[in-house]
Formats: sequence, structure tokens, C-alpha cells
Amino acid sequence: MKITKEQARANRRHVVETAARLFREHGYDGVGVATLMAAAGFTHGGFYKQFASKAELIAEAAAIGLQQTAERSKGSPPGEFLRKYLSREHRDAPADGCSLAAMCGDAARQDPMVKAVFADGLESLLENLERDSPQPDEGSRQRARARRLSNIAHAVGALLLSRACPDDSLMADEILEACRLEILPKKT
Amino acid sequence: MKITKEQARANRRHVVETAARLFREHGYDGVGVATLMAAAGFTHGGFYKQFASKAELIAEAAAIGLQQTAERSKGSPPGEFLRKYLSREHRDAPADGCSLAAMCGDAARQDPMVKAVFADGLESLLENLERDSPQPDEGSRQRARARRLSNIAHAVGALLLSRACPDDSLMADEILEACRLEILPKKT
DNA sequence: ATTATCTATAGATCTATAGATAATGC
DNA sequence: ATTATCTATAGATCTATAGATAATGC
Repeated sequence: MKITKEQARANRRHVVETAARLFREHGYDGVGVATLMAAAGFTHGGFYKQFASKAELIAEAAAIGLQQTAERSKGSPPGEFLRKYLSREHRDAPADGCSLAAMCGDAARQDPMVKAVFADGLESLLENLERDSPQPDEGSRQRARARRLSNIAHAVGALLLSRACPDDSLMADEILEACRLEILPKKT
Repeated sequence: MKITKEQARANRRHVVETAARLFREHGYDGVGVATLMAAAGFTHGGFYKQFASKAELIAEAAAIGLQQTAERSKGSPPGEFLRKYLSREHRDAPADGCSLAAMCGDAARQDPMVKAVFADGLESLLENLERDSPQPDEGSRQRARARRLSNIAHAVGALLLSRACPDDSLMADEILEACRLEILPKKT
């Protein structure tokens, strides 16, 4: 039954990645250890040789999930990132989407360790988005940072409210559209 | 043990209001029927003579919670409402705060009935905020509505992200401040 | 007689642990 | 010999139900 150390590490990583996906879709309370391990292809008893507790897994899954989100933001210019962010496709696929949006409601009720992971993830995303537009002086750098932070909060709120409305409802689409108009750089 | 019909209706109402409070603080999955009934001053067995299921309670608690939020928005001008909304006091007291912000993450994973309640609650809040500034023609009415919807999403996102960061962290305060700057009407 | 509430409990599920199993790596 | 995983299960908790209790309202 035993496998190589390398394989064991890969298995552990696979469990965390599976958890990040399932948590985004069903929330921290919506996924049990047994369900998670079955989805990852294991039996649930093995879980506690890899993780001290479910809380430890949650912290690791949050870290990986936010890392994936920050990573994805580096590919395209900020406007393009936000346009995709506020799309119906993103709203309808939380399992593959932004961890910040999918988990922040749950994270607010988690212990300080998870919250610290969230603050770090948000900082990473912020830095990735700012990297593209260096500012001449400290004052405008501060303003640009505040602006980006505000844009992220705006986009997260839009996605969350849209997801809280019935699927295919007018309101769900209206929210996304209204926020696209306000956030995205105006075309001439 | 039996009490008047009127008292029974008041008791039921009291259970729903207690639930709305507890749900805002701990989430739908974070409050069990037994805990809720104890907090309301009853034993848990009585719950199922008042409600068909926990799902029914969730829908009613969501409706009351959103009604309270919409109601509170009518008192003050939109700028004042948003300023209070984006305060540290509001962030640190989710049990007494906006149900839209506290529950939208959970609502996204609930059945369509709860989501419909959310869309209705959001519509009410929107209409309350719009009532104060009638618009001359249909076009500017539409734009004003989109603007308000966008502002709500922005404020909800700011509150949620701030709550997901560690208590008293710089990031938690930075988010609120950045969004206050962007959302609130600029002073001269 | 009706019915709101209470006591007690069934059955499912959840986190966590104990001990067995079997392949790696000394 | 070590250890990653599996089987089995303990103990807690959760939703829901059944039957008893006691005050209302015909």
C-alpha cells in the first residue's frame, strides 16, 4: 500500500487542490473530510496522517486558491482581467473562479490564521496588478494602490451579489453589467 | 404549556429574528436548530411545529434580514448610508449589520427560493436609495439605477474583503478607506 | 378538543483516532 | 523498520420525528 515519499507529497498536494476546488463550490462547511478524500481518490482515514486537522487543510487550501487567483491576474492587462472577472462565465463557474470572491464570506468566520492567508493573498493580487503601471512619486503610487484595491472590492462585490441572485435572473445579469460600466475603462 | 395564538405568532417571529442575527454572525451552516431555539428561549423539538424544515427558516430569516437592511437605508441620504456602511463599526458588528453583505456568500449556495428572496431584497434596497433622486427621463433613470447598483456591490465587496482580513490588520482598514475615497461624493 | 411547546430519541453525518496492511528505503 | 494508506469505529452534533404535557378556546 505504501508509495514513494515523492508520490506521497504529490498526493497531499492533490488533496489540497481538490479541497480548494470543492470549498469554492460548497464552502468550508459544505465539504466533509470523507467527501473530500473520496473526491481526491483516497479513503478518509488517511487524511489525518497528512493534516493535523480540517482547520489546517482550510488554511492551506485558502493559500493555494488565492495563489492561483493572483497567478492568473499576471497574464493579462488589468482591464482585461476585470472584464473576464465580471463575465457571466466567471459567475457561473465558482469552482474554477476567484477564491477571494468564493471564500471571503466563509473566511470572515474562520480563525485568524485563515484570515492572515487571505490578507496575504489579497496583497499578492494587488502587487501583481500594480506592477504593470509604475508611478512617478509616492503620492500617486498610494493613490494608484487605493484605486486598485477599490476596483478589486468592487468586482468581488459584483460577483458575489450576482451569484446570490437566482440563476438566469435579470437582476443577476444587471449587477454584472452595471459594475462593468462603472469599473472598466470607458471606450471612446 | 400552551399559550395564546397571538403569543405563538410572536414566538415564531422571535425565532426568525434570532435566526437572522445568528445566521449573519455564524452562517447558515454555523447555527443548528437546537442552538437557535435555545438562543430564542425554547427547546429544539418545538421548531418543527413552526417550520417545515431548516430551509424554510433560512428563507424567512433571509427575507426579514434584508427587509431590516432596506428599512435602515430609508432614514438617511445615500451618501450618509454609504459612509456608515463602510465604517469600522459596521465591519466589526456583522450580527447587527447588512444581511446582503453577511449572507450573500452563503446565499449563493442555497436553493432558488433563498436566492429569489435575495434578489427581491436587493431590489427593495435599490428602490429605497433611488426614491430620493427622481430623474427627468428614462435614460438618466436607467443610468442612476445602474450607478446605485454598482455602489451597493462596491460597498458589499469592501465590507466582505475587510472582514476576511485579520481583525485590526492594516489591510482590513486600508480596504475600507480606499473604497470610501472612491465611492463617497468628494468634498470640495 | 385543539395545539404550542417539551422530552426523548432515531438516523445520518462529521471530525478524529486506533490498529492493520503493505511497499519503501535503510 | 518506517510510514503512507486503509478499515473500522468512537464520540459529538445535526436534522427531523414521535409522543407527552398543559393551557387555550370552542
